[in-house]
Amino acid sequence: MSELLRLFTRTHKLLRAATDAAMSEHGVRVGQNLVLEVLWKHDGLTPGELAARLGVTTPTMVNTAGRMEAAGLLTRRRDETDRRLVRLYLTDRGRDAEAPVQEARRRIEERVTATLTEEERRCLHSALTKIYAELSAGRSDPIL
Amino acid sequence: MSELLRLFTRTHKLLRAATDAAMSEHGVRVGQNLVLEVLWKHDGLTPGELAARLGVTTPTMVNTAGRMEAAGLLTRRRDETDRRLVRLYLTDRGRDAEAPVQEARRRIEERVTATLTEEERRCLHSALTKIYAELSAGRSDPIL
DNA sequence: AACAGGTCGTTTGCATGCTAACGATTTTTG
DNA sequence: CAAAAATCGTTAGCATGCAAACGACCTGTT
Repeated sequence: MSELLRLFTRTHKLLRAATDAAMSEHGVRVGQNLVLEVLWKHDGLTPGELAARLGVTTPTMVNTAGRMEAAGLLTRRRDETDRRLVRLYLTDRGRDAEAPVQEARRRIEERVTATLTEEERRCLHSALTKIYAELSAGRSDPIL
Repeated sequence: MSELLRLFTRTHKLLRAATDAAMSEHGVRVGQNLVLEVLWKHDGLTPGELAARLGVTTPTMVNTAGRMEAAGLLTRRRDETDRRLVRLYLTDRGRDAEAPVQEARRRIEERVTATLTEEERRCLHSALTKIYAELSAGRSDPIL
C-alpha cells in the first residue's frame, strides 16, 4: 500500500486549490503568484531567466507571461541591445497586487503550519529538503 | 520568505516527473496509474465512482478514461440496466501492466523514503495527514 | 401516464506543466 | 567577412486538472 505518494499528491492538490482560491480574489492565479514574487524584486527579467528561477521550462513561462499580459499584470518589451531577448515589466496592477497576494500567501502558510507541532514542522521541512535533493540528483536545475 | 509552499510544490513536481518517467516505460502515464490501481481490484466501475475514489472531478476522469481507452488499457461499455452509466473494463494490456507498474511505484517510494530517517518518515506522514485534514475541512471529499 | 427533478457522462473552455520543432538573432569560427 | 553554431522566444501538440453547461436517462410525484 504505497501510502506516501498518494497522500503527498492529494495534499498537494488541496494546497494548490486553496492557494488558487485565495489568489484569485486578487486577480492572480496560482501559477502567476511565484512569477510576481520574482518580478517584484527584479523587474525586467526575460522569460528564460524567470523560468530558470522558478524551475519551469521556458515555454511554460512564455505561456504564463501571455496570460499575465492578458490579465494586465505585465507588459512585454523587446530588449534594445539584444533583439532575441524579451523583457517582462510589471504594470501598476502587477505592482499593486504585491501586498494582498503576499498576505494571502502568508495566511495559507500559517493555516497549514498551525496544525503541526514544532517537531512536525521541522521534520516536514527536512524531509522535503532531502526528497528534493534525492530527486534532483543528476539534474541541471538544482535551484531552490 | 514562504519557504514551505515553494518547497512543497517543487518537491511534488520532481516526484511527479520521476513517477511519470518510470510509468511511461510500461505504457502508463502518471495520471493513469492510480486509476489502474483501483480497477485491478474493482473492474467495471463507472467514471463517477472512480472519480470519487480518486478525488478528481468526473470530467477529469472521463478525459483520462478516453486516453486510457486510446492507449488500449481499458474499454467502455454501457450498463445494461441503467443506460446512463458507463462501465470501464480493463483489457489484457491493462491487467498485464499491474506487476511492472506496481514495481515501479514501489521503487520510487523506496528511493524517496530511503533518504529519510525513521523519525522523518513518521513525521512526514503525520504532518501530511494533518495538513490534508485541515485543508479538506468543510469539503465533501474527505476520502483518502 | 406525464412531467419535474435528480443523476449520469460528455463537451467546452481554461490553467498549468512538458517536449519537440521552428524562426529570428547573436556569437563563434574558419 | 561569411558560414556554422549557439541562444532566445514562440508555436504546436500533449497530459493533467478544474468549473460550467448540456443532453440522455431514470425516478418520484401527482
